[in-house]
Amino acid sequence: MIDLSRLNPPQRAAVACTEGPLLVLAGAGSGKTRVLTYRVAHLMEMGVPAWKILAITFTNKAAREMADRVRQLTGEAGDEAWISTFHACCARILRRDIEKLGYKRQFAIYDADDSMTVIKSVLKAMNLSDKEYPPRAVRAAISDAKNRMLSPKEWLLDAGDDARNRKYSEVYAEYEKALRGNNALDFDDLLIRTLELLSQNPPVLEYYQRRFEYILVDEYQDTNAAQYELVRLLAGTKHNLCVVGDDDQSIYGWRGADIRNILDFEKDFPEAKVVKLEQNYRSTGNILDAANQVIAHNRGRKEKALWTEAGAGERIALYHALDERDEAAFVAQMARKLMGQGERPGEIAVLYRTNAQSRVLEEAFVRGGVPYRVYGGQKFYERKEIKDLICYMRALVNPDDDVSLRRIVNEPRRGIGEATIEQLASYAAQNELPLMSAVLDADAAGLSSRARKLVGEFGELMVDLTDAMYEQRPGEFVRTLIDRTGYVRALEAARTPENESRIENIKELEGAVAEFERLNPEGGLSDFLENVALVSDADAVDEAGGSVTLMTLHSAKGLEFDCVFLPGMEDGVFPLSRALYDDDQLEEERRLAYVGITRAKKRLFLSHARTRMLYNARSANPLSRFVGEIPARLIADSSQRGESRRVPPPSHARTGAAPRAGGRALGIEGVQKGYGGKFVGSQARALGGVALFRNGDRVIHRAFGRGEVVGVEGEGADQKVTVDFGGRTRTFSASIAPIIKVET
DNA sequence: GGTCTGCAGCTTTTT
DNA sequence: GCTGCAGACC
Repeated sequence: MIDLSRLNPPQRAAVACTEGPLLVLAGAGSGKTRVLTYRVAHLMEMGVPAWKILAITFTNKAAREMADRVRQLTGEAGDEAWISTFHACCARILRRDIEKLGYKRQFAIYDADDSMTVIKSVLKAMNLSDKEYPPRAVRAAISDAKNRMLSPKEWLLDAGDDARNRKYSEVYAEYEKALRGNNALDFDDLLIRTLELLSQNPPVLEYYQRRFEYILVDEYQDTNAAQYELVRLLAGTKHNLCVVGDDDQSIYGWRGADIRNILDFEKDFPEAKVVKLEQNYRSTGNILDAANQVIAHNRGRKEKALWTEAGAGERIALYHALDERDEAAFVAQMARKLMGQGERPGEIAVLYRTNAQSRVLEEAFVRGGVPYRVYGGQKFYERKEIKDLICYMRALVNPDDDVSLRRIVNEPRRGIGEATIEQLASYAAQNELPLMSAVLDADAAGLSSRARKLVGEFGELMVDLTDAMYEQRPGEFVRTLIDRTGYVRALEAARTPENESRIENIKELEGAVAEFERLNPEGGLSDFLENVALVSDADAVDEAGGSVTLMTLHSAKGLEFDCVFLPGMEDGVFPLSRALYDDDQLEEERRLAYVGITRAKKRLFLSHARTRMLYNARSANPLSRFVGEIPARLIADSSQRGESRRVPPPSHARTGAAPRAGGRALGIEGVQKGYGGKFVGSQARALGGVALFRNGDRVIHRAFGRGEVVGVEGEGADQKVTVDFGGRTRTFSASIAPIIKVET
């Protein structure tokens, strides 16, 4: 029996109102996830089978958290509910019925990278220079068109029929053709094709409408036109649709999200009930106050009055750094200090505007010996060696996938060069065959005898691997793949540190497949590939909570932490320079600031750097206007008392490679002391650029794992450490290598 | 025909 | 500070 008394009155109303359309306007930290999970549990308690419930979230992380919390309330019965992202949900629907749209079941899902490859080849085939038609811009335009559900022709009408747009529209059309030829969908297609499937096949639509009697959509303010349409279709006529969102947290306008979807919900569903959640359970008064003041500078919002019963708490700290290194050092040292005060590392987060900001921060964390974890992008699967192996799998699962095949046909090197590939490709094009067919029919493609032999061998390899794929479980198959392609052997031939780390990554991939197999005993290779396409490593939650979180503000949405750092509070960084003169963009940046501030439960640290390396040049940016929008009374600002205490950089750090202490941090109690205090040793030294590691230190390397320092050479930024990883020793540059000291 | 090396350009945020 | 591409070299 779930206990509704643990909810406040509006929360309870939102849970209990199960029939008809419901809009829940949930301010930051107002218990939104709790409402959603209780709602699912409540529905089940009323006798609704879990499989009739569809809950859609924006990120995999949010989906997983929701699924976990539902399970806590309902037990295993809750596992039957579909709780997933829009994209994963669509992939699941398409996997079943995409043949009705003329694709084959084993369609590939292309990531942004693959899309770029396709676009580049389309531009090339059309003889358009990438100077005049930058692939990035073309891709963005196409994606934008798709998110607005516009076909190439419709897009042309909408964008204006000039010569340039006509070309864009042609590229878009060719791109679509190419994807189809490769039996592949891009991310946007997942939504578009699902819409197409449902609207063109009434029985399929009816099936899902009947099945999903109750639909919940999280982060509704971030839905785009296609997602909106999908929700409407699925909700059918019953309208048992509950959407939850906060217009102040709409931060995906650039991806086609349309804030009007939430603002107009009551117009779209006139019978809709509206519940406002305004009590904030997350943040202290000062933090909430700051957030409210900042967001109040936006226009056209739904009025909300977020309040809290919590006390004022500490004031918001503001650190004036000399440069980005100084700022990063401050963040790392402060994080360390907080940990010394008993804060769990998992309750500390550093949230930045752009991924590019993470590098300096990472370096500071490594130097300071503070365990951290960077969440961001799909880094792991984007690594060359991993992507290569994935492309082998994709080419095997989906023989129409020329894009993947081209990538691996000569990887590792087997003497099949560009010219040979082009010959094969033109043979394939003439006969309207996929490239793979040309490979298997190398004798007929008019190749030189040498090329014929090499391509023939490659074809045999692919045939053997196809057999293996059908006979073996994914875990075993990956090992076969690595062995038969000789991928690792090729890397081992040159034992460079780079290759060593690639081999380690490949081991990690093997591990990932094994883990997938364990969690999905029924899953085949294509299921694994789908997982890879839709689930980024950013979704891997750090269950142990043993490290500080570094991520972008965008990925932090929906999360909360005791202590939050917002570095880079500068006009030009946050808000981004391109948003400074555009009101709409500026408002979106402000909402992003609101999201950032409201992630913090107890303590918030803002910082800015007087100068910073930006786009390859050192620039000086003014303090972010968003900081100015926070009332001074809420800020513990250094510049108002005392003077800065400049510590001259140590002579051996004259290259500037080591971070310098000396930014001003007055008003933040104990920051300078923090350089001493409990962590005097390693911290003061880290800042001075003196020895960081000593013999006997236990360390963790991001790729090599646990080890022990067995040799140290040099000092400061130039320090070289030799580490023994259970028998294998490696030497690293201490300032660059991703090594963390485990015990101090 | 294939591979290696040096130089330019680029960076918003994500499924 | 990394990737893609062009040109030189094998």
